[in-house]
Amino acid sequence: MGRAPCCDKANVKKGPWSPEEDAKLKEFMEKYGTAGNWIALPQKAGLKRCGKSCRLRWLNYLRPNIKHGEFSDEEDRIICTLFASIGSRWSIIAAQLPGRTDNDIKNYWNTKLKKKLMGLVPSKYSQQPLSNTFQTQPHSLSNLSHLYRDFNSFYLQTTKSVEPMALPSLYCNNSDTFSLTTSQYPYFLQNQEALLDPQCYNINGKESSNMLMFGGNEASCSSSDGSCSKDHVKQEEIACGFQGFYGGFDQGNQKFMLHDAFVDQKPINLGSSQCDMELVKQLISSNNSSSLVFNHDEGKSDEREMVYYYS
DNA sequence: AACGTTACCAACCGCCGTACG
DNA sequence: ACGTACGGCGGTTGGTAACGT
Repeated sequence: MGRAPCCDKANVKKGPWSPEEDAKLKEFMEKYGTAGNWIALPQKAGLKRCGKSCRLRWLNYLRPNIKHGEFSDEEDRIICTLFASIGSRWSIIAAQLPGRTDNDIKNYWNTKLKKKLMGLVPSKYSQQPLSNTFQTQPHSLSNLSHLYRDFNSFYLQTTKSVEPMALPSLYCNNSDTFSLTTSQYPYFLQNQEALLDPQCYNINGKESSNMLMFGGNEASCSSSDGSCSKDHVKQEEIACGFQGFYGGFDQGNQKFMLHDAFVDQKPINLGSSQCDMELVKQLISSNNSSSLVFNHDEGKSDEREMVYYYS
């Protein structure tokens, strides 16, 4: 036998609340509160509504200090941070935002914020132009191995994940500074301040995979329909363009390990050779007039993706 | 102007945890 | 220990306003 319904469905009104109903509920709540329980409240208040409906109307709309309207950047930041760490626990998220209801936040996330953030996903996954990717503030190259390692620790700590954060790509701004671009947009979006101040996110220094991908957006050539103007590289091989090299930081020091790279679609054996940071910088800056195209193959893990070079 | 599509959001539904008899 | 009722929560739906063709 199933549970008895909380109210007589045939005799309760559904749909939008009228101003008169709102006034009745508000007046009753201000005088008596829930008067014991929500189920009995509608009858006492003279409302032809389900108790649950009354509760929802009160909590989401009528109770004092409810905030409606645009969410601030600060509220966006809090929602993203919490969503990234605890997921869709809307009531917990709402508890951190005075005046906002879980329903409000849920709606806002589903209709606006999620889309806003999706626009920041790197083109490798979204097929959007790289100009839409999220990038950190510029950093000196020598800071970045520490930055990624520490930030990955932060990621593992807050998500309780056993997997390292997805590989960010490194973007060469000029000869001196670099930015990270990543699909872990909520984290990077929420923690721009932390990224600027390594003291903020160096939680426990837990070591983990610290691969980084070198690449810049200047050679980006993919359009939303996947077309590409670089006719000497097979179009279907190009998911997005990068200018740079693929490799990873050696654990704990300033060396950079170069991995697979291709020249004119032929492999050049850079595999796991150790490079000084200065050499990497020179390699990137010396290729400003050329292009390196990053080949994203759905069937491969990030670790096996290739870099194409052509002039 | 008419129609179709998309975006938004209030409200509903059903499940789950817990209090209580 | 068990059954029942209630409150709370997150997912989903449906109405409608806004926008595009």
